Amino acid sequence: MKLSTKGRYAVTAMMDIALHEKVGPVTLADISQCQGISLSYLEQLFSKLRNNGLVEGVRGPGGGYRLAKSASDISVADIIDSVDEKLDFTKCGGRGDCYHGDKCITHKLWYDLTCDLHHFLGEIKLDQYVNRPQISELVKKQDVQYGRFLNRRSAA
Amino acid sequence: MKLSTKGRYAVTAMMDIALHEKVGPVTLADISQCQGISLSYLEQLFSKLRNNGLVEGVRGPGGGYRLAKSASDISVADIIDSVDEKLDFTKCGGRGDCYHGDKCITHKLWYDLTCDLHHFLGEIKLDQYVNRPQISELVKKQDVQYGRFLNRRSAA
DNA sequence: AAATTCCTGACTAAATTAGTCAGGAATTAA
DNA sequence: TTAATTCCTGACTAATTTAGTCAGGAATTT
Repeated sequence: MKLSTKGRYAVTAMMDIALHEKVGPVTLADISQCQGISLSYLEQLFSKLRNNGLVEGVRGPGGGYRLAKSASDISVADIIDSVDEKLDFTKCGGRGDCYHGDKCITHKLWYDLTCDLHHFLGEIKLDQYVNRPQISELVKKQDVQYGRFLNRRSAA
Repeated sequence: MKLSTKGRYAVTAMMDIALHEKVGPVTLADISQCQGISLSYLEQLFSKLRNNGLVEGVRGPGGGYRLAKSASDISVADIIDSVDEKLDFTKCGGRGDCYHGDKCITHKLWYDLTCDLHHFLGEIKLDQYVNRPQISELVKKQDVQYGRFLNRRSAA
C-alpha cells in the first residue's frame, strides 16, 4: 500500500502555494523547478485540482495559481481525492457487492479502514503546516536558493 | 491511494484459513475456487506469507496451508507488509533525505500518516473477525455452496 | 505586439500488477 | 510402489497504471 507520486506531488505543490499565499500566485514553472516535478505533469494535476475547486488559475505575466478557498478549508483528503481518483480500500467501491452481489468476508474491514483514513486525512488542513516555524524557515531558504519572487511587486 | 488486489487477496485468503482452523489445513485450490483468485497467483503470495512466518504448508493429500501462529497474533499489517512490500507513504522510505538530502516540506505529514496507519492495521488481528457471528454464518453458506471439506476427517 | 502563463489533448515510456505456464518435491493412500 | 494430491519454484506474458513528453492554443499583462 503506497502513495503514488501523483498524490504526493499534488499535496507538495498545494503546500507550496499555500506557503506563498501572501506573495501572490505561484507559477507551475516555479514549483516544477523548486520541487523537481515535471512541468507538463504538474499541468495535468492542476487541471484536476482546478476542476475540483481547490485552485484558481491566473493567466498572463505575473499570473500563476492560487488557492480557491482558505487554506484552513483545504484538507489533504481533498487534494488526494482530486488527483488520485479515490481513497478507497474496498474492492467494490463501498457498494457491498464484492462477493457475487453480496458482501465479501473482508468487506467490513476495508470499509472501516477507508472511513478511518478518510477522516484522518480530512482533519489535516493546509494551514496547519503553513504555520509551522520549521517549515517557514525551510521555505525561505529554498526561495532564496532558487531566486523566487525577486521581480514581483508584493501582492499583499 | 488504493490497496492493490495483492494485499486484499492475501488478507482474504488468510482470513479464509483462520476461519477454517478447526477443520484442518486449507488448500489453495479451495481458496482459489471459493474466493475467485487465480491459483498460481495465490501460490506466489503464499510463498511470501510462508517466508514471513505467517503460514505453514502441509504437503500431500489432505494437506494445505495453516496459520503458523495464533490468529490473535497475526495482524492485517503483518499480512500486507509480507506481500505488498511496504506500508509507507514517504518518498524517502522514512529516512528523511527526500529533498536534496534533507527533509522535504511534506515529510512529516507522510511520516506521521504512515505511523498512524501502521498502528491502526497492526491492531486488527485475524481472530477479531473469526469470532464475528455474521462472518461465521457467511462462511458456512459458502462452504456448503462450494462443497468444501466434505471428504475430510475432522482434524480437530 | 511580444512575453508570459495557464490550459488542453494526444501521445509515449516505464513500472507495476496480475496472471500463466511448466515442472519438481514431499506426502499420503491405494 | 505407484498414483494422486498438494505444496513449491522460477521464468514468462499480458494488462494496467503511472509518469512523463510534446505540440499547440487562449488569456492576460507590459
